[in-house]
Amino acid sequence: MPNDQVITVRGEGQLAARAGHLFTGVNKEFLCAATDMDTWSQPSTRTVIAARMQPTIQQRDLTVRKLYTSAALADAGQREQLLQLLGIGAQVRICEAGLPHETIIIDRRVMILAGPWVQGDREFTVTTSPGLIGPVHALFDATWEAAASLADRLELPLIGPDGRAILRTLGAGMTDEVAARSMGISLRTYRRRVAELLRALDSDSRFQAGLRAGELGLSP
Amino acid sequence: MPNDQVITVRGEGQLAARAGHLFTGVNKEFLCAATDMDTWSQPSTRTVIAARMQPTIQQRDLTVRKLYTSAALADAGQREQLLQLLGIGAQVRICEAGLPHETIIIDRRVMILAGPWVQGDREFTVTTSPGLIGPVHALFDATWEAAASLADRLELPLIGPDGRAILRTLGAGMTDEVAARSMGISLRTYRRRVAELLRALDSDSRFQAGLRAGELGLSP
DNA sequence: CATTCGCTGACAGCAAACTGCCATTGCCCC
DNA sequence: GGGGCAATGGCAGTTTGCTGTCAGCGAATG
Repeated sequence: MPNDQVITVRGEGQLAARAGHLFTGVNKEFLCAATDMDTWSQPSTRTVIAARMQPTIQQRDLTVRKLYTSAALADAGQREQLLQLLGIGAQVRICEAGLPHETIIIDRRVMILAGPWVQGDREFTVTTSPGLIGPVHALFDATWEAAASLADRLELPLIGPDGRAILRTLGAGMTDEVAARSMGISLRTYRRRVAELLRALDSDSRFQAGLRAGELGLSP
Repeated sequence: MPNDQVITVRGEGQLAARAGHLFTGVNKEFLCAATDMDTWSQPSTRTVIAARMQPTIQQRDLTVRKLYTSAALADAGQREQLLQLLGIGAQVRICEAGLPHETIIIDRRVMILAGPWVQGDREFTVTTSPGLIGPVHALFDATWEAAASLADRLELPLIGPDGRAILRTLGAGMTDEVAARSMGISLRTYRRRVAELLRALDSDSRFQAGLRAGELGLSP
């Protein structure tokens, strides 16, 4: 029962020095999970990695899957970066739960786990042990499957706080008349709002709209 | 940069011998992710572990979270075991994606990762490295959040294959008349089916039913 | 064979939802 | 002030959805 290959390095400098070559070796699959895209203290690190990877991702059948939380959508700059990622062929998904620590898996053979920030630096744990990587990869897959694709998430801000109120009344099963009165608007206007909502959700019927709203997690 | 504490053992016997004491030390939190409950080749292992843990879970404020795939619901015997788990205070959730390898995290201090089966035995990777456990714990959390609670999953088998067909037509936004014709049944019968579906989904309106169906993932 | 039961379908009536049209209101800009 | 402009509400008419009732059909049961 040998100690598997697990090394711990402190700071991005050491990571680049001791594991930088692993990024260039990416061959088939590159997985990454993090809260948002603002994870490298030195901007150069990002650009260097991106520059190294870009030729690879386009030539071969490389799969790049990036998983972020909705925090990545809050900032306009990061949205821009996300779209760039999509542009170069990466898959991006957004999950609701938190992903506090950065996790990177390359070709199922190398895994890099980032620890919490300590004095402006992070500790990185790098391993090539299949026994460690397999289960983590499985967990990543499960989270990935449950997460919404970025494209879906970018579509739905069409529904303003006004539409949300309509959604609530509809979700509560109210009659149009009751709902309109509870919102203090006329029946006609309420139905206009509903019609707008249906259009926004690209639906032909109320059931369909409800289904889509439920799928997109617009209920709470 | 020290080698963190990572050991690899082969077979449940060795695991029990070298890491068995860690199970009794569980204090605040016990996480477990696996495809189904049939993960121990020796039935005794399960009962031993359960016996060791049961007193703990009830006395202190111990959190036990078990994450399985829907495979665990297919077998009647496993459903029974799941209900027992609920009975002793464990939280159980079901996720749609696959969770091929068993993953156990205890108190955020010990992590046990199971590898694939090889000749009736598995290789277990046991570690106490925070750098490894933290990120995996985060991934577990994310998967957990996205998964449906077992209680929800046990409720909804009310909808038979017949109801699914109705769901599809409704989800497609068809008019009742079109849907009825496409299914080769009369308008009256179709509406009867819809009414049954609404009752099954405990809904007052079609929108509400759609919303619930969407939330429960009944769309595909 | 007769009866009962469950499911289906047709008809009818009603409630709810959808839409077009127009008058009104409030607001911004010229 | 006057002229758009957008949002709202009222009205009317149509469509769609909902349900009760009853007759027909077939299978199971006696």
